[in-house]
Parts: sequence; structure tokens; C-alpha cells
Amino acid sequence: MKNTLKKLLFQALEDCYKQERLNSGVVPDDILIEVPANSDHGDFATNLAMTLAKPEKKKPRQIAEALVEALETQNELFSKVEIAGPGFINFYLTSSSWYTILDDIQAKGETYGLSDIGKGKKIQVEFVSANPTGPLHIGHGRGAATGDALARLLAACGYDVQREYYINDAGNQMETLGRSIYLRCLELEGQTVDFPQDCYQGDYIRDFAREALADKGAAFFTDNEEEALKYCSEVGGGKILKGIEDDLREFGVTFDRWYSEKTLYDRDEVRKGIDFLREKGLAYEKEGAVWFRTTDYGDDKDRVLLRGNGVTTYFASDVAYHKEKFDRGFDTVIDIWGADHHGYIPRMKAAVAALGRDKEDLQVILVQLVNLLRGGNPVAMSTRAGEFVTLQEVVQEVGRDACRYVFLTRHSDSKLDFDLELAKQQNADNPVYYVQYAHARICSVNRKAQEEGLAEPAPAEVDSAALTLAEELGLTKILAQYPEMVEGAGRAFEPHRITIYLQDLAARFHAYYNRHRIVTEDRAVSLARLYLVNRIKTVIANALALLGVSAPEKM
RNA sequence: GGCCCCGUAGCUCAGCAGGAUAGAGCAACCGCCUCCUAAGCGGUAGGCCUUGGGUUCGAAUCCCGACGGGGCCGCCA
Repeated sequence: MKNTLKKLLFQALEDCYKQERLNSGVVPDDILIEVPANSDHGDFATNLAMTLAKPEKKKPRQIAEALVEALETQNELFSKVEIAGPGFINFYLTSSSWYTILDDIQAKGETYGLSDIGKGKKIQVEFVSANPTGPLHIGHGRGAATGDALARLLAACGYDVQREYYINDAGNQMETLGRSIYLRCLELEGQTVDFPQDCYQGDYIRDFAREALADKGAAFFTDNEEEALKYCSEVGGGKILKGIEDDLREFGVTFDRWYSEKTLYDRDEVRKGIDFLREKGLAYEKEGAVWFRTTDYGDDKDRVLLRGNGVTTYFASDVAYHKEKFDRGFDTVIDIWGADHHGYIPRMKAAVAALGRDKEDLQVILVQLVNLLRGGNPVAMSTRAGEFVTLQEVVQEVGRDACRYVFLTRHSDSKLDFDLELAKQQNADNPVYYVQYAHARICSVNRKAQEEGLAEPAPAEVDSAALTLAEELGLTKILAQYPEMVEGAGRAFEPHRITIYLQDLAARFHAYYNRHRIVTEDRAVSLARLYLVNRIKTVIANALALLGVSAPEKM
């Protein structure tokens, strides 16, 4: 709808220049068309005349008049076009032109809202990527929901999306994990063990120790420390990773690829990455370590790649990893990180620039902390002490849909309060049920209609003139906005916009439903309303699908 | 000290790549089920968009500076 308006305006502008009603000859790259906040100002408005005021050296209203005169004769789309305020041009569309949207939705069905703004570009979303040293907690859940919804959103926008989980299975945290399990084994065997603070404290470590003892027997652990440590590290890490994968699957999140950091070392990619930087003169030695001159690319200080003790840093493998990502042909790489890693962005962008890419080819999305509450009171959480609420527990308690939805109600860059009691409530206070309920209600209306002998009508059976209510037109306008909303959310990498939209759509539907009957005595009205209401159903279902949330037929 | 995020109704937050009279939910108060699902709806009330400048026809939105809150600054991951 906006695009047709733009075309008409460009045409009108050209005509004005031809007729010399305007003479600056300035043609903007784009024309802003917006939906006015106040419906008295029409369905759409443009500020075109105001932006031309300066080059044209005329009053905005004067320019607007010229434009409108060039335009008005052309189309019966409009019921009215007027100039208002400082020089806005307001467009009022006829109801019947709005209602054509319903046929569009009906024809497209599940594909309504898809676009090709991504032009098939290869884009990777890397998310969660938690170390396999313990179960996922609630904070990872937010990253998972955000990354998953973003991947779905980008796919809907016509990108070729790949979702990836990076497994940090190479650093010394894996050794720490092994030692933690090993020590618990000894403890279970009755030895007195001084369990260090920097070991993993959680109960799950004891569980693994028990399993390990059962599998290998006590002697294996008491006789050969080195072998036992290796075993604990590898087997423990493997089990934890398996658990993470299971938890994520249960949460509705899957990956195209699980990428092991260790394989980068196995293929010597980390060393090659350092050499690459050396060859480009971007790495140097100082105080026994090898540094990457990230300050050349705007970082505050240079960063160590290879430590004095000969061990590479996490950053070094990250450079190699990102090099490898781009080598795989991605046009854009998105990393989703916890906000506490934000200080890492400049050096990572520096690495991307050093690889010869545009810094913008790497997009980092930060996900802020989640405050877990129960009935308004904070739930104590400390990873260090091993006391944390796992994602699995939360999903089991509140349900997958509610959990995902809550995570996606806020911009990822603002902190989120997650109240378990609230997320469990099955009423209007809980936005996910509010929206799902709208969908279920429509399904229920369909069942009722069927009982009355009314099948869901085909487009030809519908006379949109039977839709005479302001609510019906309002709802249709919101449905018409859906594709633009999806595009905007995709462009901004902001999946939370979908939940905001859904909230609005559901609210309008509930209000409509409450005031008016869909299935009435009047057959024409009933069919038209059924038709409208089922388009709402389609859009709700499509939007929920982008969030990975189900659209139930019954509740 | 340097950097990042946040500051909008009592509370939690939207505000769509600058627009006309700033929105929603919760909490508060008052109402609505012989009727397609009350997991719902209607109404009342609630604001100096932290603050001072700047950019412009026009700023909650963009820029600079204060103030307040949070976070990050390792040869850890």
C-alpha cells in the first residue's frame, strides 16, 4: 500500500516539474510515507512537501497544493486527499480498497508477510554457544529464544539463514570440568578432598561423578589420575553438551551446525590465524607474548593472541573462528552475546576488519541479563556457587510457549524481569495466552459457524460491503501493516517487535469479538465477518510461527 | 580513569530509521457472562518523555554536556 503511494507521488512530482509548477528539479531517493498517529489525519501521510520547502524556496503548503493537483485526478484509491498542518499531505483510502488486503492474505496464507529484502544473502546467526561445563540457565534461554526468533525472522525476510552453536570445548575450562568431576569421584570413594573454589560447584557434577564411578569402577579413578582426568573431562563434557542439546530441543531450538572450537585446533586453524595476522604486519611480540594490533582498527588497546606460556587465548581462536565463518561465504555474520561481553566487540570488529571485511559484516546483538523472580521476589542465583535455576526447570514449570514469549516481549538490549508466577498465570496478565486465546477463539467461532451450516467462505462468496463497522476497517488496516512490520523487525534485527504487534492485534480482535457477533442472522454479514476473522487468524498464526510459539485451536 | 547500555504514567515497558493531541499492560476505582471460549471486554484516573544546550520547518526519537541506575574494562572463558 505504501509502495503504490510512493509511486504515485514520484509521478506527481515529475509532472510538477514538467509543468513547471515546481522548478528545483530535486527528486529525493525515497519518500517517507507514514501512518499518522491520529486517524483524523488520514490513513497515510507524507512530509514530501516539507522536505522540498528548502530547495524549492516555497512554503510547504504551496508545494503540497501543486503535488495534490498533479495527483488527485489519477486514482480512485482515495476517498480524499488533503493538505494539513504545516504541509502534510494526508491520504484517505476508500474502505473497499482496504478490504482488498483480505483477499491478498487469503491467497497467500502462510506466506503472507514473507518478503525478499534479504535477497537470498547468506547470513549466519550464532547463538547460545554456552560452554559445555554446566546446564543452561535462564539467561541462556533468553539468548536461545532471541537467536531462534531472529533466525526465523530473517528467513521470512528472504535471507539464506544458517544457525550455529559454537562449542568452547578447547580451553582450560574443560580441564576444570574434568578435575571437578574427578575430585567428586574421589570424594564419593571416601577420600577427603579439598574441593577448590574455581571448580564447578553444582550438584550435577556429583551426578556425573556417580555415573562415572558406575561406568568405570572406583579403581580407574584412584589408580591413574591422568587418565581419569582426561576421561572425566571428555565424557563429562560430552554428556553436558548432550544435555544442552536436549534442553534446547525441548525449548524448540535447533541448530544447523554445532561447531567445535577444538576442531579449529585440530586443523591448526588457530595457528594459521595468528600467522595470517603476522604476515599482514598486524601481530607483534612483546614481553614474550604475541599481540594483535587491534588499536589500528579502533580498539582501546592491543590484545594478546598467544600467551607467554605458549597457550593461545580465547580471542585467538575466535579470530580463527570468524575467519572461517567468512571463508564459508557468509555475507553477514550475527553473534548473539550476553551483554557482559560487550567490551569484546571492538576487538572482534577489528579482527573482522583485519580479515578484509567491512566491520558491519559482523553484527553483534547483546542480550541483557534476566532477573528471575517468583511472585515479585528475586530468586537467588549464582553460577559460581552452583545455585542456579536451569532453563529446563523453567521450561517445565511455565511451559515452552510462555517462556519463549516472555523472553521476546522486550528489546533484547534492555534488562528483563522474568517472574515465574506471572509466566504461569493463564489469564490476560500473561501476554502469550492473551494472544493465543485470540487464535483459539477464532477457531471456536469457526466451529460454531459450521454448526450453523456456514463454512469458511471463499473470496467470491464475500461482499466486503457487509463490513460496515469501524472495528472491521481498523482490524483490516492492522493486518495490512503486518508485512511492513516483519520487514522492519528483520532490518533492525528486533524480533520483539512481533510480540508488540501481536498484542495490539489480539486486543483489537478481543474488543471486536466482545461487542459484535460473528455468526449472525444475516448470512452476508456472517460470511464477511468470518472471512475477516479468519484472516486475523492467519496473521496471528504466521506471527506466532516467527516466534516459535504455537497457535492452539483450543484452549 | 576509559567504554557500553538504560532513564517515557505509581510499577513493567512500547514508541515503527525525526513528524501533527506521547501509547499499552499491571496496580487502583466502577461496570459487563439466559449470547460464537470471562484465559475475554468497557469505563474512570494517571505525564515538564531525568536535565541543559545544539541540529531543523518540526526532537521522546539525531548530536554534545550534566545528573541518576546498571554493566564491562585479564597473557580468564
